[in-house]
Amino acid sequence: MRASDKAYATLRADIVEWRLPPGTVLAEVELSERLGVSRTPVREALARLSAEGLAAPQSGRGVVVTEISLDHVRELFELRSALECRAAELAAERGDAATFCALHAELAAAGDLLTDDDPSRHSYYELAARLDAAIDDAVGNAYLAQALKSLRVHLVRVRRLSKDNPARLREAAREHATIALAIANGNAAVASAATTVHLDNSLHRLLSTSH
Amino acid sequence: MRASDKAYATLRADIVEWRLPPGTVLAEVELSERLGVSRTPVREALARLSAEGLAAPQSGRGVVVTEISLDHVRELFELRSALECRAAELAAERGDAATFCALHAELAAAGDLLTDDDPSRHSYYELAARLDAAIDDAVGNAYLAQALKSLRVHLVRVRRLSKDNPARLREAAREHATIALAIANGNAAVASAATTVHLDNSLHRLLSTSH
DNA sequence: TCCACTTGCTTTGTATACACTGATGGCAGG
DNA sequence: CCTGCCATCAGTGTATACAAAGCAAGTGGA
Repeated sequence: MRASDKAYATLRADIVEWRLPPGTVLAEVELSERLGVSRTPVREALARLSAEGLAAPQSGRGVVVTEISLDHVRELFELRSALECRAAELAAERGDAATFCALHAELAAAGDLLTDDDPSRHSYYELAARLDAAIDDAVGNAYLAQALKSLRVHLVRVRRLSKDNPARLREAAREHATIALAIANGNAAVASAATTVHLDNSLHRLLSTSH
Repeated sequence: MRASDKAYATLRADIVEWRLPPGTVLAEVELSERLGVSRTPVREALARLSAEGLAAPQSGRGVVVTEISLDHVRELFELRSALECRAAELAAERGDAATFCALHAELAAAGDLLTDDDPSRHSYYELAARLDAAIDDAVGNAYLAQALKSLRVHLVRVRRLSKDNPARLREAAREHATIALAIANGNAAVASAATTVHLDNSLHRLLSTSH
């Protein structure tokens, strides 16, 4: 792996995991020393982070980690709704019924995943990511997939804003199951509507439990 | 202006204007000589172009200008539809009626702009860009605006695929006027529907007149 | 005491040298 | 004649040195 990739991956993880909180100054020399690479790959990593919107150059002080307020979350979910609703519609029109039937079954049984003591909820988030991937694949649109991918970076970061309790996640799993079923049935209108409902619930969950 | 900005602006313009056609190899040393800067700012410019999707790194050969086929155009318009329909809805809910009334009047009279001999149709495209900017402003969503901005780069590039005759542009202007009116009236459903119609027509225009 | 100028330092922006990787062409062996 | 290996090389990846710009602090004068 290239040094610039390593620097990028490290910094990106540090930002989305809130180890580097918003406002942190990302100085090139300091980072190059801490990461054990020279300034050149660090610069490349910072440029990529700036392009993604995780960091932003500030006059004179170098680049800093971008803020993420509740207003940002609302804006983020507005974009998310536009993209995911359309993606769900297109997946319903083009997707393979068997694939989404299987995902529906898994999601319907996801309550079990959340009873055992997995503090990071890894198994649930992995399943949700599989549904996202299946939708992306069914849609078969590289530009839409790219837009969703760059959006999800920010969503992972937002996730750390709120504490997710098991009851909420079970509710979310049921909503995901509804979406998967609508896609399996080839019903675009329902898929879009279910996505709208899910995102609205998710946003309110987030806003009510964040500090 | 920084050397890297200059290199980026030059290369980006060269790509969207088709002076650098798809498949062109963007070698760092050759570009640094041609643009009169060193390899470092050229690398930065190439990284930005790759992030935008105008170029893509290819194993061994460096980065090349990305292809743009009719299938890509269809995918692009799918994403465009998702973003612009939602943007039109939100603008209808939040926008200032007077602003869009004025734009509607200008667009309704845009037929006159297209009768005089402006071969590049600059005045019309400038007006359409003003409508886009007004919508972005009314929506007030930085993430949605960013997504639309990165989309429009590709759309400008696609525009060169087809030859735009005055009759088509007058038709497009009427469609734009309809959208502006719906937003001015605060009618989100109509704004979204008019956008859908406009984009469908635009896509078919493009596909039928391209070589 | 306050304002302005200067000086020095910190930090980024650019250039260049070197190392390493992947591709390509030729040559030898089968 | 075909195939596989090796050498060469083009080109990127990284490091470091140097230049320029911005900011802050300190000092001098009013």
